[in-house]
Amino acid sequence: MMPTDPELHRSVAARLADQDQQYTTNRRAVVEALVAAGAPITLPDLLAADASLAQSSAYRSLSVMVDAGVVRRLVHVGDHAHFELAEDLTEHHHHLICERCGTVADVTLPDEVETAMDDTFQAVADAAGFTPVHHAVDIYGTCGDCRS
Amino acid sequence: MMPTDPELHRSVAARLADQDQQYTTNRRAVVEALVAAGAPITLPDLLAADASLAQSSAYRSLSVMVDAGVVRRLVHVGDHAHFELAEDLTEHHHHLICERCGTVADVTLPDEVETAMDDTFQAVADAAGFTPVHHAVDIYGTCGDCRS
DNA sequence: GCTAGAGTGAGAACAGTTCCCATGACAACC
DNA sequence: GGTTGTCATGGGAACTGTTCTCACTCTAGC
Repeated sequence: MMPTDPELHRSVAARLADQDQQYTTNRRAVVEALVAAGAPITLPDLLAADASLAQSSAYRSLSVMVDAGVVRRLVHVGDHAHFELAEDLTEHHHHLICERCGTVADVTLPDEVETAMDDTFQAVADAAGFTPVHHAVDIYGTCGDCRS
Repeated sequence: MMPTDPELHRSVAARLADQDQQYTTNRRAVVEALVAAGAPITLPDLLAADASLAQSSAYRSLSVMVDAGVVRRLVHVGDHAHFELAEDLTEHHHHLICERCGTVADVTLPDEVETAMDDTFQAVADAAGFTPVHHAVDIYGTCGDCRS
């Protein structure tokens, strides 16, 4: 499921091209940083991970890539948004969110649970006249680091 | 499950009292507006629903009540936070979020699905060294109003 | 009634994010 | 190979949702 790196970059470039956008050095650097992080990160984390990134450009690159379906923006806890690569570039997953430190970690669920949830969500959404597109499961609690 | 109104207000008053906070007229007005809304609403909606509320006081009252466990603050889509009564004052539910207009609606899932999810979440969190406290399921898509 | 303490509300302050615009880089064309 | 057009870049200003400040008001307890 997880594409190899060259394949990832090709996919990203293709999606940007669909929107008449180029896969520039700056945007590639942002994608590299997201890959390296391995979990959703905030903009300050992104800047810290690659000191060559400028704040305004990082925000803009992320915005362009969110529009192109390459990056997903998460807003869980008040202060900063978190950014991660789109699910179909990695794999379907959910989030463990530490209420103490705000860190977000990825987690995957067994296929049969995902299937059951999909069916249920479709049914309840139908009943409400709602057309579901995707879902997010957020598990809030305390991470190992904060508990100790 | 859903307490009658007098009971709701007694519960709210009790939780505020636990934090050495009073259940003032202003705070009661905020709770009334949340009850009347029947779904998570933004602060501008809250002010529109009760013109006597001042912005700064509404924010403060909400903040106090979030701390007291009376109100829950949701952050889904970029712009405004949504506020709703805490789940244990109403009932366990999840959210249908319209990506077009940002409206949030409540939805409940069958008990057996909730149970299955609880078990699964506990298991995957354990495996990650994470202590789960509660979970949120957000179903994103298009609401009936926006589709037509 | 009087006093102490908490709550209120208008506006200032703050912070995350977006916008503006001069600069820089790259590509196509002459 | 130089020129020109186009688009990305990045520093800083602007914007906006939220929080803070502080003088005023209200209530509770005496």
